[in-house]
Amino acid sequence: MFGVLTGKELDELPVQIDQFEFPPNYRIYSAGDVNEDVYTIRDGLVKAIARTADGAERIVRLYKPGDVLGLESLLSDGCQHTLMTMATVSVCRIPTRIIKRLLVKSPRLLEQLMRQWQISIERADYWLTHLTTGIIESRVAWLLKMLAELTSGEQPVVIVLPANQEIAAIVDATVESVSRTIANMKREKVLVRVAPHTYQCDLGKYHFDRLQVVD
Amino acid sequence: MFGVLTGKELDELPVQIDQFEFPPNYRIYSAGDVNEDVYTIRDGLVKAIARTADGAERIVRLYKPGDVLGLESLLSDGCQHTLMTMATVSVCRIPTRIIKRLLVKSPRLLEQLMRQWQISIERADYWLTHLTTGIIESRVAWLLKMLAELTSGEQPVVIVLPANQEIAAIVDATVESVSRTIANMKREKVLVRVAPHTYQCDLGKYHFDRLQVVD
DNA sequence: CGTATAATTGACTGTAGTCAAACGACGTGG
DNA sequence: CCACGTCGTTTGACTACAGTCAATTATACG
Repeated sequence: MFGVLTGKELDELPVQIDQFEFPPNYRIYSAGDVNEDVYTIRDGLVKAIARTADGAERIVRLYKPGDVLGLESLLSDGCQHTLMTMATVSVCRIPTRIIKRLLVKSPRLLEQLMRQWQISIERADYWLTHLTTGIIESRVAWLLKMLAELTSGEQPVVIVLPANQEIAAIVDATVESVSRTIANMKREKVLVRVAPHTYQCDLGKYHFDRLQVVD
Repeated sequence: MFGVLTGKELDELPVQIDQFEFPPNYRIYSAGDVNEDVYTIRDGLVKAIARTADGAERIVRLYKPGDVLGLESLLSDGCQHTLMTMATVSVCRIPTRIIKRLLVKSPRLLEQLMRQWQISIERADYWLTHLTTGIIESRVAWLLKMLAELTSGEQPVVIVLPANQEIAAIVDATVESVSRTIANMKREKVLVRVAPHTYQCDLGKYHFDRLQVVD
């Protein structure tokens, strides 16, 4: 994200940024917390958790390398949802006040930041139209596709499969339904285990590029 | 939104802004269009439409008075979804280039804009956790609650009921299921017709404030 | 007042939720 | 190294909510 800054703007950055790792299943912050930092993800996945009216947990967004966490702290409101790592996550931390200061000086950083917000929105729409619509098998397939896209095009595609409970919280289903779906995919060799939690994934049988009706 | 500008900043605004109305069911712009303007809604509702993989239409967001439309044009990307009015909608139009120019001068406008983006994200999460989860009756009830909140607290609450097809596109259900639900609510006097498309709405029997389990 | 469009209702089907039990993987401590 | 316990996964039987298809009735608008 800070690639867009000029040399002079970068001068004051290095001392302020530190880089470190969160352990797996670490709660970065909880809904309601006031957060003082912004993070950019270098490696790993982070899930954003919200609660439904009946108290169930629902995963509403996934952040991946390159994404920015905690932008809402620029508005000094409380955080909207809980952020939790899904594996070991390597991040850069930048204090909010640094961003605020740089923001008025660098229009390019501003654009970059607006773009991040925009990405969040687009991803929310994607989530809504692909991961909460249709039969469960198709929702799970879309999720697998999302996970597969993180592997930057290597063949064969190998993904780290989240726990059934997490998948269920993403596609809005019960653990049992997810289990049946995933078990089926294993039988059909869509998923082939290569290591604990790690599967080779061949989504060939799913046709994501189905014809889109246009007006 | 422009209430935050100082007098000097406002000076160049008036000649650039014009105010007018869109007719009901008017397509403000379509997915893929490049849009040159930003709109603030003064009155009426605007729906954002996306398409699912099987070509069905899905309403992914509602914009209400005070909201800003077309912020993605600040990034000069194509628009993500189709925007369509739900009734007569009164708007202010501001050319994107004016916003861009003002943005570097007014930190308060910047904050206002970031807040708008943040609001969109929060609303996406709300949509996900309330309008796509649980049985259809509860989703519809949440939608009615949303619509009721637009009426700024007058009692009794009177809302303009969207067509079943629109409700279906919001809560991810079929027209028939929505019809059954709405028909039931009419029988139970949750909805009482007072004019065409207009109903008095008493959501007393629904308990939105159900206990939220906290960690 | 008549017609097009939307809403309602019925009968049937199918997907996924619920409840319950068995199985498996993994880590701990003996 | 093995036994045990915990947790996650799988599977079965049953139920219920919502989808599908089709016919009928109501509503809005010219």
